[in-house]
Amino acid sequence: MANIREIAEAAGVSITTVSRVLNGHPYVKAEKRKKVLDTIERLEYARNVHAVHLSKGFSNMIGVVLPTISLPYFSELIEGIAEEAAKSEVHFALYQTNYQLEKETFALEQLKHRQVDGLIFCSKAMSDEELLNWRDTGPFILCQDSRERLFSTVSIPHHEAFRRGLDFLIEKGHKKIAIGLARKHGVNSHYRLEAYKEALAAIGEPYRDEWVFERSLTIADGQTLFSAWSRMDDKPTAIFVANDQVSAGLYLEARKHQVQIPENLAILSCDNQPISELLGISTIEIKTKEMGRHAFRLLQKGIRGEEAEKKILPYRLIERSTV
Amino acid sequence: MANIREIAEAAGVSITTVSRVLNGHPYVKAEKRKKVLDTIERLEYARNVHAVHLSKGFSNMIGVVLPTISLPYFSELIEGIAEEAAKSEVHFALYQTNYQLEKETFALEQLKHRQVDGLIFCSKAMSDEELLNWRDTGPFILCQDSRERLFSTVSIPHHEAFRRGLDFLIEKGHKKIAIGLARKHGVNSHYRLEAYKEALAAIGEPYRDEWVFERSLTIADGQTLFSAWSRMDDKPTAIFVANDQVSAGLYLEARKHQVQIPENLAILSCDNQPISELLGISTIEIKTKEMGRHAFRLLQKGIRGEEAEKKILPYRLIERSTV
DNA sequence: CTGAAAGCGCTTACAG
DNA sequence: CTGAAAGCGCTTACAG
Repeated sequence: MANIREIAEAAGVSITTVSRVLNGHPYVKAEKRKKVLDTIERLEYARNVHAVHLSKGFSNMIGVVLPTISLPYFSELIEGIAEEAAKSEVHFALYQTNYQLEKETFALEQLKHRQVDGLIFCSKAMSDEELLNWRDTGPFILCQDSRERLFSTVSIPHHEAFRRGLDFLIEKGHKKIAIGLARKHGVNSHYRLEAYKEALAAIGEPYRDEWVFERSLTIADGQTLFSAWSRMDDKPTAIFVANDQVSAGLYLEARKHQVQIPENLAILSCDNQPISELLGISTIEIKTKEMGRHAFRLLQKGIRGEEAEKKILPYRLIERSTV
Repeated sequence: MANIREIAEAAGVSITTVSRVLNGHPYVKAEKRKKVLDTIERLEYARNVHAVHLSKGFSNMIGVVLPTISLPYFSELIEGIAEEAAKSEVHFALYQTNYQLEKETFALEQLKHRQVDGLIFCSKAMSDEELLNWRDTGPFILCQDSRERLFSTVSIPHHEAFRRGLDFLIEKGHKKIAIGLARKHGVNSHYRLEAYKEALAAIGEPYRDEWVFERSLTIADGQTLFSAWSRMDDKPTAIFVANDQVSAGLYLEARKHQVQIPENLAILSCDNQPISELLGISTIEIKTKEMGRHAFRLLQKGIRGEEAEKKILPYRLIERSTV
């Protein structure tokens, strides 16, 4: 593989001049520019990016940290990031964590080693406090609703949105409401639980631990949730779950067992993925792809050294036929 | 940020020695090693990967080329690749192409620039002939069943597997069989169409263009497919589609319109994603994650300069209730 | 408009 | 076991 020196020699100019045409700088005589370009073409020269990165001090590559790629919510988020990244010609590496702390630490370490210019946390297990220790390592942003003002974040107002869903169920006459959370200790789950307790208090219902389901993420989790529900003596009349995969599993399993929806059981979820539309499941829409786009832009700002910023995205309740 | 020279000075050794402990080389006196390690810790030193890459000539990063991330088939494939990559401590960048040729070319260009050490094509629009021109650019492998022997590939035997599905429908008494292909000109689609024509010939049925549906990839495509089917005067009694998203859309839409499955319409698909199990859709299982793992290993071999290899994975017909 | 030279931060023969 | 020095392939003040 030819390098810049060989191109310079072959074209009869200096290395500096080659570098200038490579970077589209002005102040190169048209004739020389052409000669360099021709030589590059003829020798099939391709710039070695590692040398460029070392010289420039950055790599135009960011890291995306997420628990798993195979949940529609996350793949949609990535699509948004990818679209925006492509426009700016930046690459991204994926760090799949399964919510393991050491995997998240690994990603931060990569940031420290300058493997990436910045990090987008789609969701994380690490506490805000701990993440704060990494602040000087390099720029990163969260796709979560964090109250820590030093973090740049993009998200919907989780507390408010979840409360909206609960109030909707209450308006429809439900008092016995169960919820399904993605994780026990997640930040979003924390806000959702808060909203849940408030809503119960507002209608004078007691809080019951057994009506809070955890680890509800996948279709299979939705099926499990149905089994749990059907085994209960005192059954909730409505279940509000974290995403459309869970509600799809729950809904289809319920129908399989001749449970009438919404008469015997009302179902509400979040995200508005295609499957919820197909099954007619009521849900709270989140513009996930849009969120990905904003995440990328926010990170770019961080990389440029701008101050932390909180971007709040809208959400919308979509009534279909399961409530 | 400290660099290796500062560490050397602070520890009172040479740069070479620091590099040796960084790379775990033997022949460093324990005492010096400790001193270096302590200094690294104290100064929070992190090696600049760009310098390492430039020096070593590779980056331990591969590129994954795929049309979209948000189809379960592809996200599962990525999970397999990611698992294996993590073990070898290699990173990967995602190149999302939407089957646009220029995006695929872009990925190959990155390979040329040494941005990545190798490329995995999960699916591609580029013809084998054209891709062949890029052979000297660097190592890459395909997750497709290519007859070009110079390419390393990992896949199921598409022709055979699709034929197996068709024969299964025929055994069940179907003669009027339609198929849904992911793309018109894909390699897999090509093999599937071949198998389709053979199967029809075997039972003396004519080939009809209007019974070959294209661009069948998503749940929404499955819904569209149902509309097309229900508008037909002469209806096929069975449809064999490219993946479980399509069959799910088709199946649910059919049920919504009171079409009895499989009495009025039999449905068969490929992949065996969770949704097919949930809905009881008969399908041909592909171990997609396994395929991702093999893909990574095959690429590693290519990077080490080993010869092209074709890895054939097993498939399995899973009978459920839609045929 | 152009080029010689220093610098980015590592690795690795080579000599001891 | 250890270190001085060359080299990886670029970019970018600086001087002209």
